[in-house]
Amino acid sequence: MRSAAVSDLTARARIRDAAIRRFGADGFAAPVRAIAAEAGVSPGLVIHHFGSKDGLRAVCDEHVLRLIREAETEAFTASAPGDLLGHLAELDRYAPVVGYLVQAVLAGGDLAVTLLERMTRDAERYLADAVAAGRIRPSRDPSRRAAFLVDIGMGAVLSFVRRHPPVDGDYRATLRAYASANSLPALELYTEGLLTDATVLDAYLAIDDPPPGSE
Amino acid sequence: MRSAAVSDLTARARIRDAAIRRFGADGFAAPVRAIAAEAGVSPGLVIHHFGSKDGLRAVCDEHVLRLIREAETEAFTASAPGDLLGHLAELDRYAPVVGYLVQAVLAGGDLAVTLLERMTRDAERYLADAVAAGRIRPSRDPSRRAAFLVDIGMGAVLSFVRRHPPVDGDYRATLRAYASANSLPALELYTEGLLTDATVLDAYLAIDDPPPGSE
DNA sequence: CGGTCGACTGAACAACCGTTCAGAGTCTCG
DNA sequence: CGAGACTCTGAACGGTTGTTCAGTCGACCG
Repeated sequence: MRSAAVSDLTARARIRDAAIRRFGADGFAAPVRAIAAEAGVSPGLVIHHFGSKDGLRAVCDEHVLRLIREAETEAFTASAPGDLLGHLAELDRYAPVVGYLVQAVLAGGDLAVTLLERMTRDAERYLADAVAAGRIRPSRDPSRRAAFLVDIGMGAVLSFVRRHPPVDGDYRATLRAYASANSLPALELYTEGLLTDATVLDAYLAIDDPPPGSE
Repeated sequence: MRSAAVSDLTARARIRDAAIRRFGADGFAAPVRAIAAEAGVSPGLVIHHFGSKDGLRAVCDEHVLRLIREAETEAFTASAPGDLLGHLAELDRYAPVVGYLVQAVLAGGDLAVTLLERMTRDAERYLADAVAAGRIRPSRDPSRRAAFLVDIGMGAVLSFVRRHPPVDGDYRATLRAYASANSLPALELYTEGLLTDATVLDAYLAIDDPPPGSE
């Protein structure tokens, strides 16, 4: 009985996956009708299952977050700080997830904050371990450094996506190009720095000396 | 005769400025009616002057680009690469422009590409001068390094804005907080790097040796 | 078999959007 | 003064959106 013309999943799961795909490709302004069409169902059924478009969005957020957690535990290889996206992109299975996350940060909102905070927390732990192991230099403010590295890592992806938009919402080629173009400059910056001397840093430390531990 | 209840500018200019303000605060999905209300005119007049919402958007793009050019020539103090936004934020006059640019990169499109390319070109020239002056280390691929530095500089602002959203579209406080939080980590990274040795970079150079000059 | 419940459809509704348009007001110039 | 060319209004139109709802279908159960 090959009745499953579209997929073997539940209609609910099919709608959820279609929504993640369309949200990731077109942003969260993607119409409910387009999601319904991609899932092969009627617009009414989407509301029937998820209550509203926001409800669908919430379920997608949770599902994506769960997928990330799985991916992290599945392959917890020590990756570079802020390289969560690049890591995910390696597995083609997670391509829609990457698109969804990029759109989430572009759009703002709770998922964006949650995601950035989670990445910062992970980066802080990773950096502390690497500092203890002697692979990474200590920082005068490890917490702020972790947040900064996550911001530039995630932000670089956003800017790169703007320069080289993915075709049809497929982020795999875009992220491969990202890695190809930015690996060398990133490694140069991370190992050699940018400036030839420490005059600017020393000047900053001199004027901003007093308040290092405040919130 | 203090009849100018809203402003002394032309209605056309008032609409343009209101659009830049609302686009910068709410994104380009801001309704024409909201822009018209803020400018103190009717929705029909907006179309009458600019043909369409896209026409208004195009005029705003040009105007913002012209403002940037003015700001550059007005104070062409050698700023850090990719620090165009921070530089603009210093002058409160340019606060709406900063919001508009952030929204432009978030939304994508022609202005985003134009802006990123312009910043990259400026950064490349600035870096070349600084390298010649011995202030900045040379790179194995100066062009890619310039693009990368712009991407992380602009991207860090985007991520930071997502973590600390501006209230009512006023980016001044947000960007001040950005400078306050990220100056130390950025200076650390730029002067000292991140890694303690060059093993990762050397490994990358070893395997990726052949194609350095391809597009 | 009759009945109930959930999945599901698709037409319809209300809200909002960009845009149109007929007309009112105002200014200029012959 | 009067004709024309402006700016400007605000109601209205068509399109798209999220959502509702009456009703169909099929599976399960007593």
